[in-house]
Amino acid sequence: MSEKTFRLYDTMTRQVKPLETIEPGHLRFYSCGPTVYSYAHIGNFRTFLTADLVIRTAKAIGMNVTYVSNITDVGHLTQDDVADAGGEDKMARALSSKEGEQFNNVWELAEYYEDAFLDDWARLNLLAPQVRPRATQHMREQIVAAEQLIEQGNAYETPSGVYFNVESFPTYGKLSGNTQENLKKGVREVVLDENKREQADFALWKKDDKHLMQWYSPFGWGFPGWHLECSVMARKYLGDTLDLHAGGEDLIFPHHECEIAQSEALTGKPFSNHWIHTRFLQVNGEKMSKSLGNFYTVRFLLEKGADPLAIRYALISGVYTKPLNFTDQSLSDAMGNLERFKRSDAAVAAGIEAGRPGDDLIGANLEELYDQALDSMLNDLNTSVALAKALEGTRVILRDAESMSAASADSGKRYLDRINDLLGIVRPEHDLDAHQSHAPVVKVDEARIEQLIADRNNAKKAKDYALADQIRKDLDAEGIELRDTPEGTVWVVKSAL
RNA sequence: GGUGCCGUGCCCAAGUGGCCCAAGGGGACGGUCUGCAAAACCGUUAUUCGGCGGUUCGAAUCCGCCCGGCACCUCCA
Repeated sequence: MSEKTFRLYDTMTRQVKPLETIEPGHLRFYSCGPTVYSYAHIGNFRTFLTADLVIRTAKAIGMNVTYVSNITDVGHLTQDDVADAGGEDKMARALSSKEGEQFNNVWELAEYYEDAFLDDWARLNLLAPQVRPRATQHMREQIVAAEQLIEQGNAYETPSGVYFNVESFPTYGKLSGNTQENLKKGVREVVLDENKREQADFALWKKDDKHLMQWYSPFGWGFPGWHLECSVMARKYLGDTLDLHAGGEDLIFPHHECEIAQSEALTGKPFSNHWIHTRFLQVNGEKMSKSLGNFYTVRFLLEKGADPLAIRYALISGVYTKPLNFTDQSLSDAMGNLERFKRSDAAVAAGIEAGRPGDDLIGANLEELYDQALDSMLNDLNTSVALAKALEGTRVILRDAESMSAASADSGKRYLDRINDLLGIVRPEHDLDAHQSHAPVVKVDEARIEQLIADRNNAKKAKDYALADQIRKDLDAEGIELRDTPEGTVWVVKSAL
């Protein structure tokens, strides 16, 4: 454990403060995962990337991290309360949608989107959590929690379900800066449920014997409320009090507020000592939504030819505490920067291979840049500065690339290894079974291109530059770019972005 | 109505009281290299931080008001 301090903004106290752990050097961390009713979009991943960077930074200063991130596969309602009998949760609604027709049942749908999610997760170099619990696999714990809350007088049963009584938890609203008074005033004119004592009361269990996913409980057939799963699973795997809890900004209220109420009512202890929330990602300056047609998924961008690490780079290029605007331009900027890391990586590999004698000319400089990058991350995850420092390191390496000594190359490799551990932007870290569903859309005939390159080189030898340039121009129009290098002419597929 | 957030160069985006006449990336322009390009490398590109007041020896940074944008208030990462 080093003497470095990891400072993060805390939503509860509204200030940047050191991240303290109950057990010295061991971070217990819970991050709310996705509801697997559809493909996750890049905004979801921005939030998961924040959690990922917390872990990488904590590890970089020698902390152990126990990281739990759930999969919500039941109970996430499209509306908290519904008057009509057709009230569905997100999973059920997805099944009855057009995309849902391909699935035999809601369980298959959940499994499909969970697999897709985990695939995207790995492509974006997100670290795997120690535990990835599912709501459907913690039914007993949720039912027990609901029963206990009733016994303690924090919850009550009605004909439609079991509800948490927010009046029994006076500090309800403290995370979002609300008071119960204000919340009462702010409640929208939604359908009123006569059975609830307060409209702000939220469901722990919904009774519904028609629901596609239902379990038997002391309250009859039904399913758990969305907020309960996180309380139960966080406690099971991390204990009564977490060191850190993370999620997207929309979860501050009501989700995390409700988690706090349930958990603290159950244990009598603080639920989490530190809360972080990632601001929303905008796309082309607008909120991402299906109706605006800017609902970007990882696989959509991959099909357009984006490198998954460039998506990662673009998503972490702004600090998590501010909204970030994701644009085609920011993605292509990221692709260019990613290239620099890849070239640096290739350069140091070549330098080590070549084994040139000489002093290490870059090690000290790189060491300093790494320290600056790490310090930036420790300062409330300042990814913008950390990436700037990391990039400066590639300049140091590439400047020296031509005649790099083996000693310099060793330093370069060490630098890139550490930068990759910290930011995950140099190399893919997961072995992916390469089912090539994400191949770029540009189809290429390699033999033909090689032939055209040969023709062009002959034209160049004959000093027929008009023909040579025409060949290059024609290929460029097809999306193939030629580059003359000391090792000969190479071609690359230009990005469709 | 309640609760929060943001406004920095042509674009993206750090910086939140002196180290800032403001990182980094893109773009543009100039240079090296090249048959010419591309790529790469080198350099230039904000006396200024939405507006107006105020606090201070000192403000992009703190306070007030105004203008503009966004989020949450029981669907959302």
